[in-house]
Amino acid sequence: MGRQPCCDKVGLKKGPWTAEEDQKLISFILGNGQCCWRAVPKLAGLLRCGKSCRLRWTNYLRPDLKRGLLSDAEEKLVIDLHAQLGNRWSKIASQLPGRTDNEIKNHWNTHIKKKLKKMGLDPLTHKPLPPPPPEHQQSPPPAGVSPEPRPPSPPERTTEPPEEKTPPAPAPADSDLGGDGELLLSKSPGFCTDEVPMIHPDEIKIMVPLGGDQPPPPLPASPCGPAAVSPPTTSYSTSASSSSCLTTRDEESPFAFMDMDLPEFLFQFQTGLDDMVDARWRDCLMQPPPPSPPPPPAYEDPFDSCLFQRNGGALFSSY
DNA sequence: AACATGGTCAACCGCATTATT
DNA sequence: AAATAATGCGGTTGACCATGT
Repeated sequence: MGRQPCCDKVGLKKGPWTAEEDQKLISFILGNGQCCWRAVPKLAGLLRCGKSCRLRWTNYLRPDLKRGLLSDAEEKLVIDLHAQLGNRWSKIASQLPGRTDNEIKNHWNTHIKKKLKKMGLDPLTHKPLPPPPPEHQQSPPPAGVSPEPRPPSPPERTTEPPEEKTPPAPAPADSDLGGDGELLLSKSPGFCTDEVPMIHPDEIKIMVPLGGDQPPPPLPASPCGPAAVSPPTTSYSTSASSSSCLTTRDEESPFAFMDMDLPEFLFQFQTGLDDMVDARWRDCLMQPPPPSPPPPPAYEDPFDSCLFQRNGGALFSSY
């Protein structure tokens, strides 16, 4: 009946990825592009399942990933989109270039949920939370009647209307958003995080600091040389921001939209939003910020500021 | 200084969906 | 049309880290 789990083979490694594994995966994708993930581990010499490789790449190693906390604008966008889409993180992520569904999901669960609750909003429905009922008379709603109309897309996938999976298609994507809440999602140039366009090795080489003349921070040389990787076609500047890194690419780049100004992009979403949520959120943002920890270091460079930190500097040190 | 607690996030799991045979 | 394989997606877990006591 059910098919075998992809990772049940003995000998397959699980858990956190090591810098060496990262490097193997990167080297492989740089050399071969993205192709059938099932075959990647074998071909790349990794004791991982293809799924794990795909996840690692899409959520962490992809060169076009932004890093760091979501900006206020991004956060607001996530909230607005969540009000429209529900827990369809992939769809939401597709509207935030450089962000992954996993990242947004985590951010939602750890930050935004709390913020909404503090604002008196139900993170599920985006409607005002009912006042705390007196404990003694908590009458459950009649069976079959939900107390609050759920947002268009409840988490239950089984109840979801069939959904189109091809955002770029001219067909009215996200047609389930039609009506007043009609968003312009389908007009946005985003792509689902896991629907990463097949990247040709040459394309990646432009973005990844391969064998750069100056790897970001001074770090010990990696035990794995760049031998398996084609020589760089473009030198990499450590001062390049993530966007400028990407702007080295031509207009037809699948990542060209990364240059889009987010506020401008946001403007498209102003209509059809839940006004109340919108206003509340704006109020929240406009209020003098409570004493909060300083923002994290800017992530001008996705490689030096983040990957190096998280991987102890080993990952790209040889590129 | 040592321990406890809570927050964060990378990674896994399992089901759904789509593609292929 | 059915079976199987491959991939996508969202929920959940657990290790790590920061902060508080």
